[in-house]
Amino acid sequence: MPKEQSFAQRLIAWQQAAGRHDLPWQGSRDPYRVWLSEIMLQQTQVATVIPYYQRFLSSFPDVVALAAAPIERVVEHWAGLGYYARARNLHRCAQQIVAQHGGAFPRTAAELAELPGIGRSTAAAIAAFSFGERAAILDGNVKRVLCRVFGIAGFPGSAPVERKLWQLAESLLPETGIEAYTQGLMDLGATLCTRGTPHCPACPFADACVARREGRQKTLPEARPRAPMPERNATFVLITDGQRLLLERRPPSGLWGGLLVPPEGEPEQVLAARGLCALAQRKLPDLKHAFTHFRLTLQPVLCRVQAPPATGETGSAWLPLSKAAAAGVPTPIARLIRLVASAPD
DNA sequence: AATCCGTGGAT
DNA sequence: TATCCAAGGAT
Repeated sequence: MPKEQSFAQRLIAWQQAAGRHDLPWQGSRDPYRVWLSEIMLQQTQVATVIPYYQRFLSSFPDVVALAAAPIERVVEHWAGLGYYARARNLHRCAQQIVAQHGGAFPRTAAELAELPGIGRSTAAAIAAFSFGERAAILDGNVKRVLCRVFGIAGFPGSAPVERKLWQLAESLLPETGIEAYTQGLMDLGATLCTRGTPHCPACPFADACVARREGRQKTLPEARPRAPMPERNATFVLITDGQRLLLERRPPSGLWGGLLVPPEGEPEQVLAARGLCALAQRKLPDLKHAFTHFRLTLQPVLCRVQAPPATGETGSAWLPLSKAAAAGVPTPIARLIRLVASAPD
């Protein structure tokens, strides 16, 4: 880096002139809002988060309200956003803050990082934006920017490269202006130093960037080593009495943890295990869904049964077909439910 | 330390 | 259509 101006000073100047200043969670140092936005933004793009953030905030305006809410209601607000462990950790975190910290967020990154769902990078972001602490973040944007500007080789997700990147990130921190600096790293990665075709002419590091000088923007950062994507199949039994659909809550950990889903398995066994008898049954079209590590083909079977006697079972619910898709179900299940609701029998 | 965990946008 | 991966953390 040429030394007329440090990395941090250039970045801060660029952020103030060309960065983002009007996102819904900006303009407030309220740690609750900062925290909520940071958790939602983990592995999730800004445009996807915005409507979730606004709905969530209006239902749970502060950490006390969130802590007091039932987990089922929290999961409902999260449904569709993915990585549902974030919702469970968010709720646990709120309860810990109320029970162990008197309802006030810890004010240091080190303390924040001990809370559920808050790792090193998220803790640093919350501490920087809410309390002005001089702490380094290292998210996907920062990794991409640093790998390009400084010409860091190797897959940034590997342990040795990640160690190097953390060290570099710490060494670049400014003495003052941590808020604009941290926001600048995120903004640069999200708006200029993008994955496919970075807008190098507008970049404050255009003259110094190793990747640009060597024409390596396409190969830095290095890609994750390939792993073949496994394929899985699963039969889901959509059991209806004509008006309502049977949904059951998944165990708290694992795929779709804590969400409502139709029973999975062979229709005969599924019905028998629940003391139900099919009046009619037909296969619905397969539905394909891609996860991070595998592809799933959902093979739905629609079963018509007689209206069952009401039971007060928790973890199991008969919901009106018209409302089930919005009741806290994962996205492909919501698609199935909408299909059935629009074309019954 | 490698693996698991969702979804949608971009290319 | 296929692939990558985004304001990562927990195990």
